Amino acid sequence: MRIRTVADLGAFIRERRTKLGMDQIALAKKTGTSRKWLVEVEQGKPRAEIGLILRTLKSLGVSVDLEADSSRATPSIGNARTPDINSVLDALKKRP
Amino acid sequence: MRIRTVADLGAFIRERRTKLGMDQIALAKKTGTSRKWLVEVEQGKPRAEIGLILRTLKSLGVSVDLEADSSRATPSIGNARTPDINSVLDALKKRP
DNA sequence: ACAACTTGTCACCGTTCGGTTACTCTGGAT
DNA sequence: ATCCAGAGTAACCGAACGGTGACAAGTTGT
Repeated sequence: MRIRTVADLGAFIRERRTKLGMDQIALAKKTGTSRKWLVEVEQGKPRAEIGLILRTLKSLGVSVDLEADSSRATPSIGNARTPDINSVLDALKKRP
Repeated sequence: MRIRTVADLGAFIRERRTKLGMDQIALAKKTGTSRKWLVEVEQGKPRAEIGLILRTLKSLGVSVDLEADSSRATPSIGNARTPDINSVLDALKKRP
């Protein structure tokens, strides 16, 4: 499922949790958070910590995938024929 | 790219940012955060707010996908022949 | 009717957040 | 040798975090 907002995230977590037959206490305990925190996250809390979110998703057996939109693949002046050379050079410069 | 830890997330954001030819100031301004925050996130800050993370990814033209692992599809006593009936009933119960 | 379970909410508390501003340090370019 | 953009770090601050414990409301099963 594509996640766009924290509300999406909360809804997904809740749906996945109930689908696995867990209550909030079970998931919170398994993840190492509090039930209060889970309640707020499922309601779409925007300021929840990313670390706890990732741990929660792991507890639910959910994997997170990030995909770069192809429409914004090549920045500024770059074109399709030299798409990666600058990136490669940057990477090499960063890790000598 | 599959994200498992906050370090993964930070690395991905940094890579995507440089690939787009943006510096930290540009991305922070576009997202509506501070450069300090971006620095910490790219270093893998576990307590960064999920809301700001999502806004940052949007600024980078990155979409977030969550996928439930099939290995953990059926909870407790459920088997392969009645995989979804309890989930369906739960869903119906929750939204009358 | 009753008890058990689940969820949402509350007040309290120590901790940490994220923004601001300013300083250093490195790498490239002139 | 000099200059400068880019990145990392520091101190300060009000605001919000997340955990705990308790309570109310709704439901499910007996």
